[in-house]
Amino acid sequence: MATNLESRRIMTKVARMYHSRGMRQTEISSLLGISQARVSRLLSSAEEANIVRTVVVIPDGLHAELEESLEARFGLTQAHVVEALDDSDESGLNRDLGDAAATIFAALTLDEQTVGFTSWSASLRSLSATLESARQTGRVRVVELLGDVGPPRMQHEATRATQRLADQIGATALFLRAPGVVASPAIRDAIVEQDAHIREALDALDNLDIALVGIGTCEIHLPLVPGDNFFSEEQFALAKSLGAVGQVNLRFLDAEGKPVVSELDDLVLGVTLPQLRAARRRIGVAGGSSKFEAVRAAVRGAWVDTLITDLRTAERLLAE
Amino acid sequence: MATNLESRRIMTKVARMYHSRGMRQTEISSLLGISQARVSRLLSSAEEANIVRTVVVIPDGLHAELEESLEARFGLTQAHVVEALDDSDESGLNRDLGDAAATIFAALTLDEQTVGFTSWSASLRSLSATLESARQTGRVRVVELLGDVGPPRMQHEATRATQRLADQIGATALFLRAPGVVASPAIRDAIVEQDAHIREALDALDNLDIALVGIGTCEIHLPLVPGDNFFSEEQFALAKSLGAVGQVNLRFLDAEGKPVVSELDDLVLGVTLPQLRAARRRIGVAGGSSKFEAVRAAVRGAWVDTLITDLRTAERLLAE
DNA sequence: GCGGTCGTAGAATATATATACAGAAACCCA
DNA sequence: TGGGTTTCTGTATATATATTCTACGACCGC
Repeated sequence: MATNLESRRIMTKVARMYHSRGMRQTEISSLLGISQARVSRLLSSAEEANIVRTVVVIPDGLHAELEESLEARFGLTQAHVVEALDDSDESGLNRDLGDAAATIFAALTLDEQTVGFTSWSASLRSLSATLESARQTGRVRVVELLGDVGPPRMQHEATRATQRLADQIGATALFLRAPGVVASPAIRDAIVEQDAHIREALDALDNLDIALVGIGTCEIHLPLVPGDNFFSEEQFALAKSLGAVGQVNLRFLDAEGKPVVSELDDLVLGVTLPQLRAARRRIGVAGGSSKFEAVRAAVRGAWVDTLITDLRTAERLLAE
Repeated sequence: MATNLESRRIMTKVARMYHSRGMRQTEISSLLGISQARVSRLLSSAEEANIVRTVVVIPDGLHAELEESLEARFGLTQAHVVEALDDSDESGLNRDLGDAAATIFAALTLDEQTVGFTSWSASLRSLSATLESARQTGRVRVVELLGDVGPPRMQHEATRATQRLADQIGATALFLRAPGVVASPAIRDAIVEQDAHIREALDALDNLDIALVGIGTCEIHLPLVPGDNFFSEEQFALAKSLGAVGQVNLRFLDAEGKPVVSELDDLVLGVTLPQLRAARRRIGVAGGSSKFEAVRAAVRGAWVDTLITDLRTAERLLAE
């Protein structure tokens, strides 16, 4: 369907008759002198064109007790427990978490702030896809918290997600279009020296107001490939041998949530743990059984003050 | 459907599966082990419970040329032209206008302000019914711009509309629960003297930031009855004999939009024209052929700086 | 100007959803 | 405890909606 003015007009008209007035398609078709099939198609187009928006508002407090317990136990500002629609489906879970995170993020007042965004995180990309903000904000900057990881396809998705988030909240995007993991500190320095945009982004990390952080395991899972702008098997093994059970934006944490310091830190182009800690709000969005230990480390170390996770992970976190 | 926690949980779950994931009802029913009929019913309940919200966003600029012409011709800050779904239906038009006004109103930043609200206006009541604000605002007050008009039923509706608007934007409501039109200035003074709430509301009218004003004809139309907290036939005739073609919150205007001053002014409990003029934003929501002259008077006199009206009225306003 | 291709329309129909109905469970009050 | 009442459920089916299919007109390239 072309999206010119006239077709938008008729789509809107039909959509209002159908959704706002509650008329049946046959009524509309006879009133407008078109076929019912056309009305049906116009309605699909209107959804396509985002003229009709259907949102499912997840009522607060469906899991209020769990959330309060999490907040109390780990000193969180806010905990949100999301019910996964399908426990076996990892990507579905990420969407569910991202949707919930979008609602929570949209409720934050943004004004002259710097928002850190982990664009490689699946659930956070889902956040940016879901977010629908009608309101313009003040001078806000969105800065990527970590360079690229994985294949070129993921770089594109990351860029799009960041841009989209920035667009939605009327912010400026600061990209970190560089490898997230490099082979040596020297390469890292060379990259930083060469590119002013990257320096700008890295500078912005010193003054984060809100951070949307990614939480991950110490494993390599598809579509990530060892060494593809990413740590190798050996490097992960090294981190684990030092006690790491998870990582926050590729900064390793042990079971207690304490930083696992190593030479690996110098290979990462992204936010450091002290920079992260300085952010006023640190929002972690992660769930699923594989990430359990990592999530636990992140909350134990207070690397996030807002956690959005799934029911099962929430229960496991409290089960001890 | 009871709205306890468990039923809300299942409603939300099904609604997410259906609307966010795009699953069919039969899929969901087999997955959850319930009948398709139940899924259908749960989805209805979810809409009922406002867990599923469907909004039709009217794209900007469908009538951009008209709107720009209106703005230029009458010196308006903003003009919005709404396409009526059914030209013959007055109440439908009011809903259409109210919906549009809700969108526009929601886009305004509210912060420590006083919002004047004309609670007897059908289109503005429709605004308050439509408005869905997720965001909490600062210390905002909503004050009624006019006392009651018409029968007790309308008073209830007016109160509800005002309360609802206040709730939606997290504001305090100042009610003007007194007759909008009294028989004599003495009665008016007596009422004001007696009731502190009314004095508080009237005081607030001196400092309006945003006014949602009602525009009306010089006729009596149902459900209004002459003299029922309202002007009589004779009083309207008097106003008309002095040149009035319409009124803004029961303050009469002539064809040029100039105030028609008379003894009638002292019988009205509500915002005065000077008070109205002092408001930073004055939003008028009115349309339909019967109100044409009144709308024209209001824009000519610049009693509104934002006009939301229907296509036909817009064309007529520009036709001269 | 003549096929070819594309996009769009409506009629017919397949599919999906809502509802009427009837049975079962829960509830209430005597 | 037992009938009356209400509420909930699933089955069967009516109704509403989406899609298939075919036809028609617009827009090419030759």
